This record gives sequence, structure tokens and C-alpha cells, in this order.
Amino acid sequence: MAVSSNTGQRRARGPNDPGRRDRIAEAAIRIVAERGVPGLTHRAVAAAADVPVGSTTYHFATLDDLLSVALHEASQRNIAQIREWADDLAPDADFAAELAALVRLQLDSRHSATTAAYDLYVAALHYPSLRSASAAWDEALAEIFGSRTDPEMGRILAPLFAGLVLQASLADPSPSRRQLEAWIRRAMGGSPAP
Amino acid sequence: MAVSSNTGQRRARGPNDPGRRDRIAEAAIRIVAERGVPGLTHRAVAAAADVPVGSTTYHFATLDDLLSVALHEASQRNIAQIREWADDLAPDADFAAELAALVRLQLDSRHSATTAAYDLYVAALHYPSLRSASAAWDEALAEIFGSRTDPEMGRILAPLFAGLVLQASLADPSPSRRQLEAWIRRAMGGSPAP
DNA sequence: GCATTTAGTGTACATATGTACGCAGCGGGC
DNA sequence: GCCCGCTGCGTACATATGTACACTAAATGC
Repeated sequence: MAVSSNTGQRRARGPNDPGRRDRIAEAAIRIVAERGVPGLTHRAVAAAADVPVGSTTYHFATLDDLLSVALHEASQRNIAQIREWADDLAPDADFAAELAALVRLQLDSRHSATTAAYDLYVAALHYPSLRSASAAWDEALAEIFGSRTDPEMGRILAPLFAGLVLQASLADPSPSRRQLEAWIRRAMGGSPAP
Repeated sequence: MAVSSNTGQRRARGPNDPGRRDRIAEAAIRIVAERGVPGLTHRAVAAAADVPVGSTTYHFATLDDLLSVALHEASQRNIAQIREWADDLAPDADFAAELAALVRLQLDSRHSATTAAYDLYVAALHYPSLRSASAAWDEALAEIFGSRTDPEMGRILAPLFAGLVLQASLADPSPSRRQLEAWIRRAMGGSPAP
């Protein structure tokens, strides 16, 4: 009975299911978003991706591998979203106002993805193999923000942005867009909105 | 043989070991610092505190309880350190320089405690029972920093401080005190050091 | 001094977890 | 058309984990 089920209930054709690896990575992010890093297990990911357990261990032999791919994927998506925001920015846009809007965007419409990304970011404190990915994320943030202001300001805005996202995720009530805007504006050197 | 070991190898006299609860909480922080939140198990804590497993489950029945006490304790210590820093501050001190020194202090001499605190802070994203404690930590930070500048600036410096600590923990090489000082000074409105 | 109460432990158990490994089914060589 | 190698999977197993619970021993009232 065990053997027949093998051919009977396969979810996709055997070898050659391109994209399966990606589906597993995707599922790993979802798990972290829902249950945090402690919830990331081979089995939980397998269930979420609707693949057999052996499949997750085949593609990502150890838990570190799973964590690693989840962090890379999550941070890359986060950066992609921010880069998109930057690209859509009008040259004469009110930067502080737009940045405040970005914070709220990540909190509101991308809440679970954002949660997962920060979770994994901090997990790097304990997993040396993740540190370079977390550092690269910082780097990218500073670069994007810096290219719209100046490099030094990018280095200030990156940690401020991260701190604000975290703080706003936890605060109750969460600060409003206008509130965030005022803080960012002042940190940027302060004159009122144009 | 099992019974005799009970009286034989006790680590402290039976009932009434005041401070045992605290030792367990202390051990919980140590575990989180060393292995992160996923490593926080009743058994790991019991071993670190050198108490029997039943003792940890007696004082903290569920894992949430352990997490909760660890976060409370860690954040309280963090705040205590920062408050001490603030109290020792001369009235005419260069605030930006001193704040940069505080960041480095938390990274250098208190590295593992700091790591644990931030880990637990972020864990609140997934454990509703921890959220109020994390929010309270933010609040305290903003209050301390604000009392030395102005309340609004406290709200800016708190997330900036948290972001800088995290970023500096992960960056390689970690930013120097002078570098941090320059960033903080500029965020505070910018004139060069006195 | 003795009985009662209550704090504190050791142990046992069901379940979850990481991981090793034998086997199936597809793609090439001839 | 047949065989072989290799990718990928289902299963089994040893171990770790949370938690319940029976039991000990100090403290307390008298």
C-alpha cells in the first residue's frame, strides 16, 4: 500500500518539477511570517508548500539552509519593493513624506512579508551564515536612500527606517503617516514641508 | 536508586530556595543570548540554571511564560543601563557623542545581553503576549532620550538608536564611535561638536 | 511533638523533529 | 528498443521536547 501511493497520489510528475525549489523557499517565508523562526521546521515548510518532507530535505538539507534561503528571498523582495518605490519617486517629491508613506505601506499592505523579513534579519544575530545577507540588506537600504539624498544621509535613514518599522509594528496605536513624516523630516534636517 | 538520588544530590534545600525563580529567569536570558529564541526550551534553561526540569515547568508552566519573563528581565536591564548612562551625563555633555558611546558600550561590553534583548524585542512580532513589553521598552527609550533633548527628539532617537545597534551588530566592520557620532549629530540637527 | 498544608521535584509519556537511506521513475547512450 | 545513471521522494528511526502527575520534605498551627 505504501508503494502504490507513491505513484498514485503524486502531486507533480516525479523528477523535473522546475520551480519546486522556489515554491519551497516561498513556503519557508510564509512559515516564518506566521510562526516566527522557531516555527521553521522541515515538516512545516513541506506542509505549506504541499510537497513531501523528503523534498524539503533534498533541496535544503539542513535547517540553516532553509533559514538562509528564506532570508535571502525575503530581503530581496523587501529591497525590490523599496527600489520600486524609489523608482516611482518624482524628482521633486517630498522625500520625508514619501518615506513615511513607505513605512506605512510596509506595515499595512505587506505586513506579514515585512514581519518575516525583520525576523530573519534579527535571526542573523545568532546564525553566522546569515550575517552577510543581513548586512547586505542594510547596505542596499543605505544605498537606495542615499542616492535620493546624499550617501551620509542614506546611512542615517537606513537604521532609522528599520527602527521605525519595528517600533511602529509593535506600538499600539501605531504612529500615523503624518507622525512618521514629521519625525523623518526633522531627522533629515528639518524644514517644514514645501 | 532513583529515590536516594533525590535526597543525595540535591542542589539546594528543597522547598524555600528563594531566588531560584530569579536564577531561572537569568538562565533564560543567557540561553536566548547564546542560541536565540528557538533555543529556549525548558530543558536548556534547566541545565543552564542547574535546576531540575520540573523546577522550570513549576515556576514557568509554558514556554510563553519563559519567553515573557526573559523579555521583561532583559528589557528592564537594558533600560536600567541606559538610565544609568543618562544619570551620569553631565548637564553640558555633548549628547551626540555620548549617545554614540552608549551604542558602542552596548555592543562591546554588553554584547550578549544586548543581543538577547533585541532578539526578544523582535520575537514580540509573533507572540502577542510580549507586545506590550516591547512597546514599553520603546516608550522608556523615547522618554529617557527625550528628557535630555525634547520629547519629539526622543521619539526620533529611540528608533534610530535601536536601528543603529542592530545594524552595527551585523555590519562588518562595525561602525566606529566617531562614525556613529557623526550620524547621530546630523540626525539631531547637525552643528559640529562644541 | 504531631498533623496538615503547600512548595518543589523526579519521572514517564505522547508527540514532534532532524536526518539517513533504499527505491522509483525519467533522460541519455548505444 | 534496451540499459544505466541520476534526480527526487517516502519512510523509518533515534532523539529532543512539552507537559502531567505522583511523591517528597520543609513549614506552619496547635
